[in-house]
This record gives sequence, C-alpha cells and structure tokens, in this order.
Amino acid sequence: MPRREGRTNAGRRRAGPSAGLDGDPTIRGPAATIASCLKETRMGWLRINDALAGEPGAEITVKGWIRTRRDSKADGGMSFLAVADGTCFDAIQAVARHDLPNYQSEVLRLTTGCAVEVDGTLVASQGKGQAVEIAAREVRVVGWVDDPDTYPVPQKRHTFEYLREVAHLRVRTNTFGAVARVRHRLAMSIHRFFDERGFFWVHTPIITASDAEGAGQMFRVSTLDAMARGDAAGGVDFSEDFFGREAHLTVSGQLNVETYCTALSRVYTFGPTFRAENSNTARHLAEFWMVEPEIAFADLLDDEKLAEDMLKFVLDDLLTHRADDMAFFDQRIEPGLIARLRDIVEKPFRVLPYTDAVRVLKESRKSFDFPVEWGSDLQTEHERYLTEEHFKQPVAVINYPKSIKAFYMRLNDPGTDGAPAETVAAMDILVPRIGEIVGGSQREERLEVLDARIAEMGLDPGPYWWYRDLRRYGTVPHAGFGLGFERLILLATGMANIRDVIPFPRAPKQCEF
RNA sequence: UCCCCGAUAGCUCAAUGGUAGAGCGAGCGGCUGUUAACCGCUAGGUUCAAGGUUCGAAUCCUUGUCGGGGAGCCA
Repeated sequence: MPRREGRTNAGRRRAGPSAGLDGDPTIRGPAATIASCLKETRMGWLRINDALAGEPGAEITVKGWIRTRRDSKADGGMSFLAVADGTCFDAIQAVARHDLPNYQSEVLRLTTGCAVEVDGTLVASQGKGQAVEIAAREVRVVGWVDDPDTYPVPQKRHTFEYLREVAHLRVRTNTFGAVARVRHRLAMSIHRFFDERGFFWVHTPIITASDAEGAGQMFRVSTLDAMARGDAAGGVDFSEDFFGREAHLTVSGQLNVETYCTALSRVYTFGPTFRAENSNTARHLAEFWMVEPEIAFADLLDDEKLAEDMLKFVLDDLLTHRADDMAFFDQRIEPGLIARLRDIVEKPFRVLPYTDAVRVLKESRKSFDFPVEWGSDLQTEHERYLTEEHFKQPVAVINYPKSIKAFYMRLNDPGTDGAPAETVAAMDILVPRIGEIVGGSQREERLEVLDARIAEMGLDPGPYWWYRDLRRYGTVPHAGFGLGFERLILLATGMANIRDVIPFPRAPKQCEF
C-alpha cells in the first residue's frame, strides 16, 4: 500500500520544480525522464525513488544497501534482492539469476546491510508486491557485512530503545529513514512558508554573552582550563576567558532576532538551541532545533494566526509530498495519524483565554492531581484534558497571568478577559499528545513598562542595554513565537519519543554519537 | 531533580533459592517468481558492575551505572 503511494508521490515530485537529482540543476522539470537523468547526471546512476517511477525497458544502475535477500531454486536458481538507497520509503527489487558470474561466490552470500551496485533493465515485475523490478545484468558488491550474526540492525523488529544504542545504524531501518525524510521535508517547507511571505532568515548567534536570557539553565562556553577542571569555584576571572566575559550556548534566538525585526519587519531564526536542564522526558532534549519568527507592527492575535498558518502549511505539504512515509506512520506507528493531521490542517484552532481555560477545567469536574487555580501554570494533565478530551483539537491559550511568564511579554490592560489579576499577551499552542508545541507572545514595546518588569523580576538591566535600545529608537508593537522543531516532528509522525526524531539526541548522560 | 519499574543469547523475553530456556535474527539444508514466507537442523550466555546473605544466587540485600514510564522545567 505505501509502495503504491510512494510511486504516485515520486511521479508528482519528478514533475515539480524541485525535482531532480541531488546537485544537478540540469535534471529538473517535467522533461526529466529516466533516460535524461542517466544521460545528464554526472553520477550516472538512478535514485531508487526515480527508478520505481520509471518506464519498463530502461537500462539503469542503482546503488544502495541490501534490505533482504530471498532465494528461489526455480529456473536453475535466482535471488531477489531488496535494495534501498533512502531516497524513498520503498526498496527496489533486483532479480539476480544463477548465470551471473558471481552468483555462487557473491550474490548468495549477500546479507542485510551489504552495499551493492546493480546494473540491469527495468522490467514489469512477474511477482506480486511491486510493479517494476530490475532484471540484473551485473551485481557489484561494494561493501560486505563482516558478521551477519552481530550486524546490529538485521531485518527484524527492534525496539526504539535498542536502536538508540546503535544510532549510527538506525537510519537504515524503515522508521528512521522515514523520520529523516520527514524531518527534511518539514525543515524545507518551514523555510518555504516564511520565504513566500517575505520573511528573512536571520542567523542569530549560537554563543551568547548575556547569561540571563531567562529560559533555563545554560551550557557554559569557556577555554579556561580551570573551568574544565571545575576547581575554580567562585574565583573565576572571566576577563581571562576567550570572550573576556562569561559566555554560554544560546537558549533562544529571540532577543537577537527582535533587533532584525525592528528593521526588516518579518524575520525568523531556525537553528540549534541548548538547554542544560536535567530533563528526562520523551519531550525534552539538551540540544534541539527551534523556529522563532518575529513580526513587527503585529499583536498577539497576528502571532497566533502566523503560528496556526505555519503549522497547517507544513503539515499539508508533508501529507502531499511525503505520502509514502506518512502512509507508513499511519499504518505502523500511530493508526489514524493521517486523519488527525488532516483535521488539524482543516479546522481553525481554538483560541482560548487562560482565564476561560481555568473555568473550563474547573467546570470539567475532573479530579486532577494538581488543583486548578487562576494564577498557577497549566499542568500536563490540564493541557491534555483541554486538547484531548474537551476540545479534541489544537488549542491556543492566550493572556496568561503575569506572574508565571517572562519579563519581555507585553502587559495587558487591566481586566482583559475578565481576569482577576494582571495578565500578559502570551500564547501557548497546545496539541494533543505532545502538549506545548509553540510558545509565544506579543513583546513589551513600552520602555517604561519593560524596565518596571525587569526590576520587578530582580533582573540586572545592564546586559539588556541593546534590547532596551529597541524601545528607545522607533519602538513598534511586535510579536513572535518559538516552535520546537522536534515536537513538530513528533506531531507529524506519531513517534512517541523526541530522542527518535533527531539524528543524534543529546540529553542528560547521553552524548555517545 | 523526584516517584515507580527494569537490566538474562545479536534482539525481545521466560526461568521466584537447587542442571539457564523460547521466539525472532544468524549459519547450514529442504521447498518456492520470492517478498512479515514455510519446514528441518546447528551455533550462540562472565544472567549490567561491585560487595554482601546462603551449603547453594539470574532469583534475596546494599551501592553504583544505564534504560523505560510518570512528574517538574520548557520548545
């Protein structure tokens, strides 16, 4: 079933403007047939994604890794080789007959994981399960698997926990190959979404000197030997350090990107982010990727609309352009996934003031482990109730109590939403199963209010001098949000653990690969 | 970081104080235009580490390491 959709998909992609062989701009557009690919590409072989969409009769070469080998004694002996190169979900079947010169000596010794090159003719398959296959003229073994008995990823069921221990090989499995392609597609369509709307991608720094970005524990960046030995507690002279001051890995590009927002109007960051929190959950990483747009002349509802439009855009694009992988996730990882994603794409999100959310939770008469009180943050169980039971859809909770949110969020007028105390223009988008996927706000653009908030929270205004300048020189209402990229992948694939949607996860006590 | 659970063959698990087994995978053979195949045979274990209790420990106790589930922090 996914095979069929894979070919349909491949045909559509080939016809699109971005189709073609990697790195070869000549292979583009509807004219890209198999023959022209072979003729024009310097590499001289065919991606299996294109081979599966090809017309029988073509002479082709594919290169990839053996998924399975099945032998038959029929017609004097033949082997069926499933060869995958990662360009699509499916492998292609190559049929190697006994009269190949290396049939006894090599083909019959092929095992899962071996690297091969296959020359042959693309033909309509005589068997069920695939429309086309390669009648092999030559099978060249490029790389053997030295011990099939201990090859870490043979063709069998594996737990994700085990595969994490062999992260260098897990991408050879169906699931992790699909995750990798989906991750790429989502990243590219995020860029496309913003580019089409006139946003500029800003490369905010990875290393930051402001140690008070306010979003959790930070990793230190230092070249001081004393720091590495950890024996300089209290007496560190950071003027001797590389940057001449204390430096850390960024926990957010937001403050930096706000500067570009107040000149380029619509900007975003998309890059790695680091949190040194000792978080041991299926939803947290120490190193993750975050998308942070920032829009000028905009308020909180503009911000919510942007986040909602972006999520819908990228999920719709994914369902259209990675149909093969999505069919797999729908069948094997989370049954009903595609229908749920379609629902997210098609229905408007529920926008719910925090004050109303508290009322909904209280009126639910559910017995929560943590009681619901106006002024306290929503617990995981509360978020799940709202998105999974009550509304059964993504919910954008807006206008949170001032006391539980960051200093840069814009102070609302008293009485907004009938709240009993002061609120800020914050916004969290909650989705079923994942919880918070987007966290954003309208920023405080009034200098005197911002200063009051900094003082109120006991922060040192010194390091924020340039951030405050933005409020002194042509300040404008503006807003933005942060999207956890890996959480988006969880939502899109139905995968349960965030460590399985990033190639090499970094988490407490985990930095092996 | 807190609470709970776990670690035995390449992988997933059984064995509840008395000779460590099965399924999958792997190897060999049989059958088959095969495709989560099917049938037969074979190999494969310092039972996470260190210490303790006991005539005897995979099993009970202590500590540590790592993993999982839940929570907090958040994206």
